[in-house]
Amino acid sequence: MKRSKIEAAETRRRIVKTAAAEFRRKGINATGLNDVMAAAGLTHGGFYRHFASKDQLVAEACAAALGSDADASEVPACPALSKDDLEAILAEYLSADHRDNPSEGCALAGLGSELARSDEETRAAATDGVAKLVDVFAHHYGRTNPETARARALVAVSAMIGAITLSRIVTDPKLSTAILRCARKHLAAM
Amino acid sequence: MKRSKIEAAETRRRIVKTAAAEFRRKGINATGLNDVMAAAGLTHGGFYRHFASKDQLVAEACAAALGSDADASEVPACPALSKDDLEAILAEYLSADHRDNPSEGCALAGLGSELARSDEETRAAATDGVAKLVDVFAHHYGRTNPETARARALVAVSAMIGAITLSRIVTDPKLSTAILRCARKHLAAM
DNA sequence: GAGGTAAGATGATGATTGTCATCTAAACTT
DNA sequence: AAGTTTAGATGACAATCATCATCTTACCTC
Repeated sequence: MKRSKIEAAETRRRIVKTAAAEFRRKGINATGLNDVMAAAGLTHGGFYRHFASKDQLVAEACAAALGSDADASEVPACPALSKDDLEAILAEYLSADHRDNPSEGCALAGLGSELARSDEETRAAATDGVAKLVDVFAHHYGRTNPETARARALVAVSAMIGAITLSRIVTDPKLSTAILRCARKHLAAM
Repeated sequence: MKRSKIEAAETRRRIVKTAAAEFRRKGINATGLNDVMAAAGLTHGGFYRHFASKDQLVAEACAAALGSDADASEVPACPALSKDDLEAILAEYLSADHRDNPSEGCALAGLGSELARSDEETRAAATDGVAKLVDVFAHHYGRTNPETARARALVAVSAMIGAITLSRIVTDPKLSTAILRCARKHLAAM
């Protein structure tokens, strides 16, 4: 049953958004197109009416999840990008809540090692997300000269992504929270 | 054709070692048992003579890759564990060489987001690897009291894993090396 | 309003997956 | 030395995968 152009565009957006969440929740490779379409309330058949391949969906979903797409109505992927206080950003990013809800969290942390093996287009979208995050932190660390501010921002982003990833891997709950707490304190005082 | 017990044990070890490299190179989910066995010079049939499931192989391969198994003859997974100088460890871990050769590198960086979704046994093996790494750095940062040394070690390990992961994702070569260089400098001066 | 077009459902494709059954020949056991 | 055990090869299994063909029914164009 054909839908109107407006509905079709809405459907397409919904598929991307759903894919972005599913990929972060179960991983890119472990998530089939079936899963994505079903989670979007559709059957698998219509997929290729919207996308040329799974890789294209992956790239668009990553762009959407990292907020590097043109559409501003998407969920801000790396949370707290809009907040203005450094400690508030750190507290939200390095929280147990973010750790325990990957599907709504930062795609760089949720898909890190899988993104490293993705195609050029997907990694380019991820690079945009990294640059955006680094800019936010460079601005916050910019009390001294811009060079050291940028250097600190790179370290901060690395530590944040590593800390969330590690906190999700580790089986010891105390170690998991310690990783987040130590990163939070260190990066706030940096 | 049956092999001797010694040969069979050697075969088993070779499968684990090969799997550890293949998983780090292509990802856990994207690597089939076929691939592992073929890379080990075997056919797929004999696999279940050695392991109960793929999950078991994953857990053992991660343990082997992180050096948390009993067998000391394995490759030290997080490189430079034996070296004694902090800057040397950082230089090796945060090198372009490590970035470009995931199959021989740190499994926490190479499989990070996939490990976060693995079963309890695999994550327990990974936790051992994390603890080992943290201990090394806590020792190196232990100029002050042991509490802050441990806190710094947690931050250092987080930043290292995040930095290598990011440097593999990013498509801009200059940004990639900048991430590694900044992490190296910052952690050496911490 | 008639005809073309296309969104999405249904169903099939071949490839790949993890797992198991069977076979064979060589190593163990006694 | 005879008999049992088993490492590993061959082959099959159902399930899942990405992708494509076809069909229907509604929208869009004229």
